[in-house]
Amino acid sequence: MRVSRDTAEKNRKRVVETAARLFREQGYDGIGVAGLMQSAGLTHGGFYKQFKDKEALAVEATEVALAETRGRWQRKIARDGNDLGSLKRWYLSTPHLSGVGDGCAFAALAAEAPRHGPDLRQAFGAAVESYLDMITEGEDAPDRAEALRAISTMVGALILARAVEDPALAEEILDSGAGPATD
Amino acid sequence: MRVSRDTAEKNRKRVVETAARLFREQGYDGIGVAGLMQSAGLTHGGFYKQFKDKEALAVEATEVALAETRGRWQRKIARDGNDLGSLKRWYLSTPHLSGVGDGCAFAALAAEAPRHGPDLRQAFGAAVESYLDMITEGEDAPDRAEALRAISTMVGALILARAVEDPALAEEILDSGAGPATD
DNA sequence: GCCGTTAGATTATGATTGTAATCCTTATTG
DNA sequence: CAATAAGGATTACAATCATAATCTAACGGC
Repeated sequence: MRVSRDTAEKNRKRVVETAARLFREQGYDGIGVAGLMQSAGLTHGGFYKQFKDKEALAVEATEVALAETRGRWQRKIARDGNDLGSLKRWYLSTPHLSGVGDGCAFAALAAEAPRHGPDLRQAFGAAVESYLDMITEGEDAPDRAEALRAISTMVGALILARAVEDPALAEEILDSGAGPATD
Repeated sequence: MRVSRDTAEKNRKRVVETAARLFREQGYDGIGVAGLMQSAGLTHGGFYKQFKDKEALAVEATEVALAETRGRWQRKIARDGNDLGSLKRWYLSTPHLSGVGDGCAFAALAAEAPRHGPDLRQAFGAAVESYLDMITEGEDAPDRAEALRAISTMVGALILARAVEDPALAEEILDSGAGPATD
């Protein structure tokens, strides 16, 4: 049945946010349109009224996930300044190991990006630039290369720590990534 | 029809090696049993004579991919010694950007590991330990934490560089990861 | 040279996939 | 208030999924 304009918009937004979580948890290929819609409390029928296809939802959901993650970084930096060591220790904490669904979008999704269209990859590119701007602004901020390297280390360490079975090894990977205070 | 014992074994090995490539290129969920077998020049019927299920093949194929990658590292280190800076510059080179199919197995597959069983994750854990042993052995070798951080940076940078659309940004990510000589 | 074993082909299964047409109902617009 | 537009449900489609039973032909041991 039909639904008021802003209920419809709310539904749409709920689908995107659900997808932002479920794609991170299960991968772009790990959940289908039907499952996505059901998790958002809808049937899959109306999907193509709202999105061109699954890939279009993937792009939107990824943008939302990346923005969500960025917001957390922003608040962390506003609190403690843009010291890379502090940022890494915060990012590479044990709670971030689980909670893939609302964790870093880069760590959860970037590895699948090469298999997708330009729009999705553009979203990742824009996010990288945006994170960089956030980290490198202000006085005595790290330069771009330092900041980029820190992001790479964080994302890589989190991915590896999540990939291994032994919790002690996972912890060791996280700790090593937080690494010596400088750089 | 039936086939000689060592032809059968060769076929099996070919399936695993094909899977090692195709899983890296398309993800564990991106290619099915039928497609895998067809790419190996067989029909999908015999699959379950050789493997318990798709997950079992995923484990074997991942081990092969990780061993392949390890072999390349081994040869690189035998050639140039275990200097982390040199290793990073070698790993974070432009040709590695494409060629996901025979590139680093960590970068291609580790992000999907959390969604899989303990056997697969154990394979990743064992590989991490094995790579670490390789890097940290010998005199004036880096310690475990340094080596781990270098691996994280390499894997993270390659994943991010592959995820973005703009080639200049991708190149910048690679360069930043190779980073200042030390660490 | 026969025969049990088995690798791989053929075919089948039921579930799930992405996409879409149809229909019902209701909100919005004139 | 009536006509139109549209959100969402229902149903359908062909394709693909993982898994498996059945068949057949050739290999390995006797």
